[in-house]
Amino acid sequence: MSVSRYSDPVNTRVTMADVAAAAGVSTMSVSYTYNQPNRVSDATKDRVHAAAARLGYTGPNRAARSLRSGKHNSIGVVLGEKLTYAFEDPQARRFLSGIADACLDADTALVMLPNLHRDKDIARIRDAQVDGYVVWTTESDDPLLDALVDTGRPTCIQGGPDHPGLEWITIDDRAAADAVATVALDDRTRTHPAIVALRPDSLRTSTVVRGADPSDVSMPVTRARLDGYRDACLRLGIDWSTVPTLFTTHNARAEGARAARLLLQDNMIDTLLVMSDELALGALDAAAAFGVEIPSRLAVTGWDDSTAAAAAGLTTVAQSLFDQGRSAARWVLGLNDSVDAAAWRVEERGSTGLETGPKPCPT
Amino acid sequence: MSVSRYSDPVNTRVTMADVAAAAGVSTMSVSYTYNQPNRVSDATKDRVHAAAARLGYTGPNRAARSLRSGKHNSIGVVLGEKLTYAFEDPQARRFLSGIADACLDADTALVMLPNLHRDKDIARIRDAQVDGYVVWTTESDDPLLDALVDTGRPTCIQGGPDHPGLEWITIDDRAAADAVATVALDDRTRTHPAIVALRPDSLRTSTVVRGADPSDVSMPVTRARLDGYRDACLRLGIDWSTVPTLFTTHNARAEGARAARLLLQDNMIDTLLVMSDELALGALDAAAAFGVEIPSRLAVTGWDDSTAAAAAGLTTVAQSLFDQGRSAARWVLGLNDSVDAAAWRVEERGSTGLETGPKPCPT
DNA sequence: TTGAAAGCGCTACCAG
DNA sequence: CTGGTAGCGCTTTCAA
Repeated sequence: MSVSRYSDPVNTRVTMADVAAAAGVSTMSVSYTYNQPNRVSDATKDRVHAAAARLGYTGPNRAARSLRSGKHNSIGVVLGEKLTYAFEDPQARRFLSGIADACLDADTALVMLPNLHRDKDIARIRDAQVDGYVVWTTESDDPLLDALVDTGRPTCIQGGPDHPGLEWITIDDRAAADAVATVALDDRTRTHPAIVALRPDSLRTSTVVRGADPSDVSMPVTRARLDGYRDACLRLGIDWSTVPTLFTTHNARAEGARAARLLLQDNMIDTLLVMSDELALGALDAAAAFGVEIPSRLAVTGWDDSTAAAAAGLTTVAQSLFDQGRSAARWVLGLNDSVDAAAWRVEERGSTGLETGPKPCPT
Repeated sequence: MSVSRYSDPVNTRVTMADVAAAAGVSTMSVSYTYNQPNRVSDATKDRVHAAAARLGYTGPNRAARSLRSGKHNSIGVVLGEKLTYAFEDPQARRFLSGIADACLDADTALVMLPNLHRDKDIARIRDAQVDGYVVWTTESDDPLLDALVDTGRPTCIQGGPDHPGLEWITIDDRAAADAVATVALDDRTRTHPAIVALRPDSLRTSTVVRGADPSDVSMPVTRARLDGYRDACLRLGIDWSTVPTLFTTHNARAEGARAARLLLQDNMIDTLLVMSDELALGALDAAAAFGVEIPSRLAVTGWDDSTAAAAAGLTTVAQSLFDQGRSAARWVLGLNDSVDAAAWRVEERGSTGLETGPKPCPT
């Protein structure tokens, strides 16, 4: 169980020049054999491969190749949190899966780059040996954005913001929020909504605001959804200044339950418009614990269309973050000329219906 | 929304030599300023920093640094599946989180390297610009292992196998399996166990075997757990040759339910020893659907001590994969001299008790 | 504490 | 189709 941490490399370093000498050709022929095989005669290729096999040469050194060519064969994924968070958040995971899928096609490595908004994070991201970046949604005023523009490398941001010089991919969050809220409020059958919002910036305690002003929110995703919920309220004649919005601290089921417990202290509330399925499922948990009937007494909407949401009968906004991740990465890798428009739809289920409630625990 | 894919770098490349010229010092003084600041006088440092700021120099080019020094400031994580799987599997995620945590401490980048067991995967992993590897458990005969030894880079494998020249970290799976099985069989109160095993190698259809021979299984984790379950059976006088083992195709709740449905066709079965919580929760689902009472009619054990397992009252083996990931990565990074021994314990809960069943749906 | 020289291993460029 | 030359940007080595 004990291995020396400083074992010397078993193979002395074999270089292209060594292979060239052994094969009796020039270094360039070896380089071409690996990089532009079409340019090289079969005879030469065979000699090179034979010599390489004999010497244990495993191909061009990547660092040297990167230095000379400026290419890295890898893509950076910037996550606006500790990586531990990225690996736990279901939506981030789907997005990452999509990126990974694109990388597999392109034989590209995937470098994870957390962005905790410290200077050193920006430096590390800027200096990373990658050919481009896919960024998980961040704030409009993130100084990282300018740093990414300066790199001159193709960059695509999921969810925005729409920063000059950078590409982005998102659904029309505002329209989708309006649509799902309209389904829940069901042409004024319900008139007292409350909103459970994703955390803005680095909020560490949850806060409730009535008549929240979306333009105060710097996370573009949260802002657009809030705008959409408000659009629906205004259109349906609901006084926005009375509508409470609770900003959560993180995207987790227990946090959603906590939020719902708080908001449901107001007995008038008949609708919860929730910005993620995780949070919404927590809200359903809390409603069940309080004996609040869904949907007759309370309607709940989520966002993401997770498996659990479908199982729980939760009305939600469906968007494929896998597709968005894949599309963003493929554009960065130059496999697509443009990022595909991201589609969405409202999945209408029991949690906003008038008859059947959601099954509380599917088996 | 349209950005040129080929925007030229805004900043013309600024080199160390440029900064040195502007500061009126040698290139080496610039290099020392960034890499060994203690060696440089404050006056020189100030001049260098001023010149760097003036020219927009952001620090040494990483590719050149890697080529010259042979160091990369990054760590490779080898996952024995498509990355999409790694991001979805709860256990793999916890392990990744631990690695990410160690990387954060060490200011090290994290490179994800899928291993689909094709030649090109081995080549990519071997050639990756990383200083060492953390490997998610793989098969004993994986050719990757020799390739990793050849790199001469520190490598630590979670769950084994124990390959000469490579470090590994794991719990004593065999002892833990023995212990949890002993709890379930409860001194011969129950006498007809069946086993739900993690998939070995690249099995694509689930198969049932009676008296399975652990030494036929190439995944060291699965083998050790099977060994442990058998140890318990032999000690308690249960005829191993009659004990069915079902090898699943993947680690998912629905697959666990499917496995349980199959195994419970034999009415004698009174115990399910399951190698993951995901699968075990599926088994509980199936039992509930059949009206099979837990634990009076059927005992179930899991593995991993997930949150869901605790909520469902599932007896399980607790091990911290986060800690294992962190410990493995810290050793690879040279922050620890040895990998910490990984601890485990049996969490005894209602699913193996004699009185209370698990709560089917916690809120 | 500072500097000059050399070259890490490779590929762009140009020539044949 | 093949090859010579030059040099990517930096750090190691040695010297002062």
